[in-house]
Amino acid sequence: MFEKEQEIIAEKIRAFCAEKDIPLGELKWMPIPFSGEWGISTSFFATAAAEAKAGKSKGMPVPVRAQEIAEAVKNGISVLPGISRGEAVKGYLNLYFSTAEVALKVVESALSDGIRFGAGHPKNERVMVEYAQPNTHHSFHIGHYRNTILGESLARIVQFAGFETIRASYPGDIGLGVITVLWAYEKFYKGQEPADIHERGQWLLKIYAEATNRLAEKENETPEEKAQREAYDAERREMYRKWDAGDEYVRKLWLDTREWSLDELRDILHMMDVKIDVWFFESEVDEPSKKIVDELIVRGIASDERGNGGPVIVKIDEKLGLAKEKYRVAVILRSDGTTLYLTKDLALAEQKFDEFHVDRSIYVVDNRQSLHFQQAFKILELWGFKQAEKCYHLAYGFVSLPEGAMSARKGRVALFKEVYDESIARVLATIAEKNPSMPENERVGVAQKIGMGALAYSMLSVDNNKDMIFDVNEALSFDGHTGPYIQNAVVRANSILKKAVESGKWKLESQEPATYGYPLSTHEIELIEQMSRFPNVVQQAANEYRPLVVAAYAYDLATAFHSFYHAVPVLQTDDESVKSARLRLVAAAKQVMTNALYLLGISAPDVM
RNA sequence: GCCCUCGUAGCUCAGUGGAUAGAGCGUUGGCCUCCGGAGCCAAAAGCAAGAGUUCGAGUCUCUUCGAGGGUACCA
Repeated sequence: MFEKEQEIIAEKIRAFCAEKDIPLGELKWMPIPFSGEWGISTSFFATAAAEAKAGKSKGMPVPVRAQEIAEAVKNGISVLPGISRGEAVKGYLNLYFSTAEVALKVVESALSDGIRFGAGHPKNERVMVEYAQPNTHHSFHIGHYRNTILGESLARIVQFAGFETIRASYPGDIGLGVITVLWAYEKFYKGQEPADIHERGQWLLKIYAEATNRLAEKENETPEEKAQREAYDAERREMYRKWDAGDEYVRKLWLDTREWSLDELRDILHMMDVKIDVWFFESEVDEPSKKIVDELIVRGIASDERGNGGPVIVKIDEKLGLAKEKYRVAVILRSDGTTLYLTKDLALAEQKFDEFHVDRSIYVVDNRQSLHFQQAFKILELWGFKQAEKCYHLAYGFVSLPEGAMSARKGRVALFKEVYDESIARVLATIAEKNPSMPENERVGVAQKIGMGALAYSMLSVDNNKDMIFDVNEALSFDGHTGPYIQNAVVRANSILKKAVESGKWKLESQEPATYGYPLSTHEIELIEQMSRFPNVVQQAANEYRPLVVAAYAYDLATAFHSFYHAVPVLQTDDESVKSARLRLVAAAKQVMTNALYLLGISAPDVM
């Protein structure tokens, strides 16, 4: 928030150093730690080291010389805008803000910018974020949830930072897994589907698990069992062939059952407040991707080995002249001429850039597919697709359970809907215990916000590249480093403001900006300091594609608020001008916390 | 074999090359007839090992050890 001031000060320092013939290095600004006060700091170690290298140090140790420079600069620059005093400590130049001025600026801009406080300037760049890619004919589990909340949070952050943002979903609606469900449904369960959207989605998953067991080779199987299994498999492959040939019956069966999965997916996205702009389906890039393969063969980039019963491959390492294996050999068309996941991603990339004119394309996909994307992007590059360098795979660690990896076949899956229902139940129990006066008709709405807040925060407060073990009891904890902790800070702020309004003497909109000339407590300074960080936090998170940065910040901000709340009286203050200033601070803090939570896909209720 | 992640407190995780490595859970102790105790204040406890680069390394490079994932027709 203080870029202008920093730049003016930096300019003064540069002028001073130029005059004194000091080879000033880059000026990096940091907050001052341990001060209890408030300001910015920069060090002169790099400058002192540069002098030493140039032989100008006269044998003086770098830290000592850095301190000498810091003192010289401190004495050499006179009055600075918004700075009350300066000091030179251990090679650092610390500049302390005039608290009244900065407090006013931070609080008033948070109040006047409102839900836009912290937003970045337009970047004139269009970014597509692809996430929410569950396979159809399968139910949405907690791993899909991590993907979706990560992608949604990233999309919100990038958009808020100033990029035009397109949200894309890419469900896997075809492949052997899908056909397996289709086959089993048709053969054993036709017409038996439950009516409820979620029950029906989960029912498809049960069919899938059962079918894969039927088709799996067992130990010590009898000749009859073996024959049965092979007959089943032949039926399944025949169904895949018919799908590929456009058989009307199979296609209709496929579309009907696919719709059941999409019904469930859309409902979950609605629960998460996710609005997808563009839907891509694997089945729709199937044909276009075959054309790309043809072109790659013609251009000599791919080798067609179908003549010898082999597939179409790209020897990526060989094409790049790499001695060590890195990108390896990629199969881009099966020997029977059908496409693979990789094939379809080539066509999808082309579509994203050519049809939607995006400048950058981010793929939120788990890290087990890192090689897949390295191969896809390299093949695009070999093909001459310039935007290949604008494709970025945002890998995240996969989610497993305390009992081990999730497995539909073993029936070991944490379904999103079940976790969601459990979260509602737990919040309702907590409300009954802690806030029994809450009217019954408000409880479910509040429980949804708190339950989802806990779940979202538990996912986003772990860095995306880390694998994660999903423990329901930890994810649905409401104490400590959690979403509800932050939501509770908003609720407390809201409670103060509501009481102020109810007193009839105060109204946010009709108040003049307050003055902060009274001695601010360290809690107020810390809170305002945290609020002022928000715009930079947004930019950092967007640049690094890391919602975690916002998640960590939101917690720090809430902690500052809770401490303030506990230690500093607001409504109990006798001095009317101090009370007014603190009420505006509370309103501003509530706004910043709300904005930060929004970027995490979390909304805060007024009461909880 | 090769490639990619990762290793920080008993557990789960933060930590722009910069000053005294921070949280939560758990453990222990405190919180006044005071705006909501889903809270606040405090205590104990830690960078896998070794070299290197640097004025300065949890952070960058290399080696070793350990964990997970990937590695030609699944997605």
